[in-house]
Amino acid sequence: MIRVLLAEDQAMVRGALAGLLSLEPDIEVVAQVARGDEVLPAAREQRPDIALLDIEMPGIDGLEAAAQLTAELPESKVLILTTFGRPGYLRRAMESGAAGFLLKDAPAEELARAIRRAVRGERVVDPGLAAAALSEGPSPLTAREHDVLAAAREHATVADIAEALHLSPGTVRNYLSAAIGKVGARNRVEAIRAAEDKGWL
Amino acid sequence: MIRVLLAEDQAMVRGALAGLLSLEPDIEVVAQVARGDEVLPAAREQRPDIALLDIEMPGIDGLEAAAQLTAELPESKVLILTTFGRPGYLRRAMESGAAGFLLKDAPAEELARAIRRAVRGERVVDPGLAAAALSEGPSPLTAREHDVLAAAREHATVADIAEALHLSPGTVRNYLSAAIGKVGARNRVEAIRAAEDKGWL
DNA sequence: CCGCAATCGTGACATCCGTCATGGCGAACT
DNA sequence: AGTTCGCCATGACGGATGTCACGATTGCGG
Repeated sequence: MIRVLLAEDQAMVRGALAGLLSLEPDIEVVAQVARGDEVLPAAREQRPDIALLDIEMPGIDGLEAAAQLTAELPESKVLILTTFGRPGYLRRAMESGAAGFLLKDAPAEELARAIRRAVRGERVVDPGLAAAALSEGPSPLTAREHDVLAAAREHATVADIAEALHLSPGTVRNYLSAAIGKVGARNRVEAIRAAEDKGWL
Repeated sequence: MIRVLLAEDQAMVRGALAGLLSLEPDIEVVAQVARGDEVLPAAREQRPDIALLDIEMPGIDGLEAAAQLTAELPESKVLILTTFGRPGYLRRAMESGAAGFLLKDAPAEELARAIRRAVRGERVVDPGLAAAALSEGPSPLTAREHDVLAAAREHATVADIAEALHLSPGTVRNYLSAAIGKVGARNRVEAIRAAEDKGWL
């Protein structure tokens, strides 16, 4: 019997996935959580064979949760299940020690199959995505450039970003300029898009 | 037996929802589609009692599909199922003749209940969302202001927007300025965010 | 110890963006 | 016929943004 921990913030799809899995004779959902920071505590208690993690979640995201899990409970496999097939997500997932990476676009029957393969120790990754992920190196952004670009997502104006990060407006503009140059954009907005796409954010 | 049409672009959650619904003794999923523009053809063929529509779909979105459906097959109810509880979505859904509006954040058991109530002719709406939707009027944007703001989502610079819409850059800036003023933003980005939030986009 | 890169800042410059005034055009309404 | 409104455009202004040069400080590896 394969014991599964399910982490997904939307209750409806979490419930639906749980229902789907419980139809499989060899699979049992032993824990369901809605937030990234609930993954580790639940895993400590239940010791699942595999954790099925969404990426977009409140608290911490699924990739961080995956890193925590593989660090503390290496015997539990991790399967990332996400909406977005961004190459950067895949790269970060693999760096976090995930055993597999599955898109919500994949057919539903794929899920149980992927779980069984991951538990058996195989790696489950879409070949096309893997190629795309390898074709982009790691992020060229420094830590601070990353922070500033990330803050630019939330705050509309330079002054706002500067205040949020306790920096001078001039410094913010410098970092932004550097980031824009590095990702090859003409613009703050373009830079954010591009960086998100490549998983650098 | 309640006959359901299911429209949702992500195969995994579509399959999971179908599985969930097929567990109910009085519910039967008679059609599944992945695109908004497949809704009407499938409905013509199957004449479902109710259509369960996601909003974010390729082709046309779920709200437009709902409008088409209620216009041509008024005996089929429509239940919108979506990730985002934006008041504007709800308002547009109601204007499209939808019988209900359900969030993917709601618990899974809620789904079957909502379907049964909608088929019975009741309206199914979260009270808090309804209040929020009523508190905002319809969009204050003119058709052209709307277009320009929408184009600003995709294109990073004014010149790009102008070219995409075959307008003069100056005109684009005028419309943008008007839109920014009307939604009460300080910024193009803020304006886009705000307009999306209120469902004006 | 030295070089190098990251962090944070200033000042200057060119460009982009948001705002406003203004005008012509057509459609709709009074 | 006159008014109002949306659409499209131009020109001008100030402020925001992106770029560049430059410097001070810190920490790290050779």
